[in-house]
Formats: sequence, C-alpha cells, structure tokens
Amino acid sequence: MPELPEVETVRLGLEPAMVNKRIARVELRRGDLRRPFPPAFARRIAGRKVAALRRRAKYLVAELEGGLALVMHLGMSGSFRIEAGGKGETPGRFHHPRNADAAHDHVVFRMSDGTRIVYNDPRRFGLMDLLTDAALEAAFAGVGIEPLSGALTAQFLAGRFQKRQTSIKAALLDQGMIAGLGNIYVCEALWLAGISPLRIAADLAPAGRPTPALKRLAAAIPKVLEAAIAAGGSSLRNHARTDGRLGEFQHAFHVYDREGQPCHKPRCRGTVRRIVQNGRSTFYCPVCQN
DNA sequence: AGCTCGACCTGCACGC
DNA sequence: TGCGTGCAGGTCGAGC
Repeated sequence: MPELPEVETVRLGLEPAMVNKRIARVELRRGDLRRPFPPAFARRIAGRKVAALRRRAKYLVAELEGGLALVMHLGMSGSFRIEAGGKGETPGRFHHPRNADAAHDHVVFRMSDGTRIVYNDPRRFGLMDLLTDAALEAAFAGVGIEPLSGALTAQFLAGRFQKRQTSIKAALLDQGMIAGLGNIYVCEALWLAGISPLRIAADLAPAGRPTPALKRLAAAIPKVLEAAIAAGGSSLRNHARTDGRLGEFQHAFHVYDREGQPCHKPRCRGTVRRIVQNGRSTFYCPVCQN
C-alpha cells in the first residue's frame, strides 16, 4: 500500500490516539512480520508514554519516553485501525472496509485509556523494531531527503542524478535519494512533469545542471504528494485511514492504473500505456511524456 | 559502487 | 465450480 502520503495519513490518524498517551500493554499475535520482533519487544514498550509520532521516509517513529523509538513500516499491505474503548463499544465491531480479516491482526497496542490500536498486515511485509535514539540515527543514515522539506530542489536533483545511468523511474524509486516515493507517485509526478519514465536520469542533469524538465520534476513531486495527503492517500487494496475511511486520491490518478484510458492532459490525444521497468508496472502517456 | 533481479507473503481478478 | 497464472502502494540480499 503505502507510500509517503499513505504513511502520513496514518500518522495523522494515530497521533491523537497515541501522543501523550501511555501504552499499557502490547499483544503480539505472532513472532514476526517481515523480520522477527526484537527480543522482549512487548515488555520493553509496556508502560511507556508516547512523546511524539513522527514520519521518516515510509517509516513511522513513535518516540517513547526513556529514549526508545518504536519504528514501524507498513510494507505493502499494512494498516492501523483505532478501536475506541469504553462502555458500549464492542471491540472489533468498528467498520473497517479493508483488512477486515482479524486473522491478520498481528499487533495490538492497548492504551491506558482503553483505546486499542490494531496493526493488520495480510502480506506481512511490514516491520516493527525498537531502537535507542543512537541506533535510530544510524538506521536512517542512508535514507534520502524528505521531499516535502524544501531540500528537494532542481539543483539537488541534478547533483544526485548526474551519474545515474538508470531510468528516471528507477532513480526516483531509490529511497537513498528521495525518501517516500513509490510506484504510484513516481508515475504521477513524471506525468505532471511531462517526462518519459524511460529517460536516463543523468540525461536530465548534463554537467550536473538541471534541465527545464528536471525543474518541472522538482516542482511536480511535492505538488503530487501534498495533493495526495490532502485526499487521505490512495486506497487501492489495503490502505484505509485509522478510522476506517478510505483515501480518495485514487480518483485523481492521471496515469497510474489507467492503462488504455485517455491521457488527462488538456489537448493531448495520447492513451495511457503500461510497461514494466525493473519488474514493476509503469504507467505513462507516450505522447506528452518525452 | 550501481544496477537488476528474485524472494519474501497473501489475496484477488482473470481465463480456461 | 475450480484451478492455474499473474499481479499488487516495498525492501533486501545476491550476483553481475
């Protein structure tokens, strides 16, 4: 599921239920997701208050009191749902349109106010880890810039792309350069910038200087991400907000998952094509993306 | 070091 | 209906 806008949507949903609240107990329904949970995972978290909930790349980081960080990744199919505790509420009764199968509820955080925060992940490509502040810094050392931080400029991209002999599509998916982009938003940003996904990254930065196309791309990336966050992310299969509502940005796709449909660009007569790059689908308009 | 590919896992949509 | 195939918002390690 989740690229930066979906993870950010989840973060915004979890924030009021977690921040400045105490995690009373953690229930693990199995010993691993993509990797095993670290030793004494549940016990080390229990009783701690959440000081802040941040996002870095596609990771959620819950800063716990006592200098510990709970790092969480949603993989391809992870979601959280919040079940209010208190009288009259039947746990599990909450309507959640996706990931409704309790067989894939792998982790439950029981907050001291009675709220249950449930992590569901059918494919189990997600991840949870518990790191000290020092280890946290090391863990994110190789991660690229945050695309909404202002660090994403045409000049920055030119510097990073200058020697990359791979496609611009693959370069944008590289989390070590720009963090948080995935298959959907790379396709959408390239459409918005009018750049073919087949272009070689280095060709957009001759001598390390940004071409006009690269300048358009630097503007398109945050624009697409902001719009997707405002829409609550994209719900294709598994993504839902923590209250069960779906995201809406899938209705605003210009190319992703639109093979055979007309290009949305005004006056463009092109038809959206699907190709495979590095084993993953790319959607683009061969007429207006060059 | 960069680049590409396959593996990890489950569910769903498809065609026969 | 049932079974086989291919595909899915990501990452990691192996091998060139």
